[in-house]
Amino acid sequence: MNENINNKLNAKSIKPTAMRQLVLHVLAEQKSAVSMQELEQKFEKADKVTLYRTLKTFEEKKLIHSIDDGTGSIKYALCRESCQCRPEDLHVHFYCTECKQTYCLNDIPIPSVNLPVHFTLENINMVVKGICANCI
Amino acid sequence: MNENINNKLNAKSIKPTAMRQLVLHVLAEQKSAVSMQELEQKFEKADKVTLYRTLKTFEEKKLIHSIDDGTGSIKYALCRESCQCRPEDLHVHFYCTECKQTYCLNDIPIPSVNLPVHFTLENINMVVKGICANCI
DNA sequence: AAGTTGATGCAATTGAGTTGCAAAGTTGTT
DNA sequence: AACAACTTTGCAACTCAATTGCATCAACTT
Ligand SMILES: [Mn+2]
Ligand SMILES: [Mn+2]
Ligand SMILES: [Zn+2]
Ligand SMILES: [Zn+2]
Repeated sequence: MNENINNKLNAKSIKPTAMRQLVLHVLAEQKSAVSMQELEQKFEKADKVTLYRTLKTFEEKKLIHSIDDGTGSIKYALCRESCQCRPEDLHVHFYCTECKQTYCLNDIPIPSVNLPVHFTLENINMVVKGICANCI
Repeated sequence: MNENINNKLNAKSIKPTAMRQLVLHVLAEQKSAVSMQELEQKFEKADKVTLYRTLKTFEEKKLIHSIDDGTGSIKYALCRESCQCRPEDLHVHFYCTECKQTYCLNDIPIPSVNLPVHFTLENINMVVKGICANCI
């Protein structure tokens, strides 16, 4: 388990400090994306700034991706192994208005859009809101 | 011009106060979506809370829609006549990373997504980031 | 005119995110 | 081991958009 965590950190050339191991460990066991605040509460004692910078580092190194689901707080979730965070790696996200959870729909790629002429694409954010399967 | 503004307000059963007429007038002449702050600066003297509440009212009455483009400030744009803000009325939005403008791509409907079983759809937000035609 | 309702203006608060800076930890060199 | 150079962490303070409270003002109603 710890070896696995360290491997993941090393693979993305992130120095495996105690804090980073802990954060990655917690992130890995989430079923849905989490906010900084939620993450903070999962630790006995955690400074939110350290958490903030840890997440920034993880995101820069493409270990996690952030999701702006429109709720006012950014959510974070682990990237898949193969993910390079390129437009073709992007997937749809789902925000359940019942349980307030944000899910990565990893298997649903963002459909392509025909932009007007001379518009070039860098990135797409697609968040579907509704009721998830658990809340029906 | 003023009759037109009042007609639009009446059509959505919004009492046409001076403030609301002004705000709608300014909104109508925008080529791209605007934030509350940008709107505030377009008036000599405008209280941002009144503006805030005006926009809330307009949005509730479906005269305008808000766009969370991921920049940290919500943008607002007029709805089209026919718009009921139902999922089928939704369109793609485009944020230009060069000119920092957010555009309604009114003619580009949001492509449909095949959600996993038992997920029900209420709403979709799709924001494409890139470079707009003016900034190429 | 008095009463009721809704709209507006100003001050203050919220809350997520961010920055500054010093202390603590790490790594490499003499 | 001692030192310097660099990175990471923790605490306090700050930013900035959004929001709330409350008093005042305007527009109808009886
Ligand atoms: Mn995701
Ligand atoms: Mn729009
Ligand atoms: Zn749910
Ligand atoms: Zn542009």
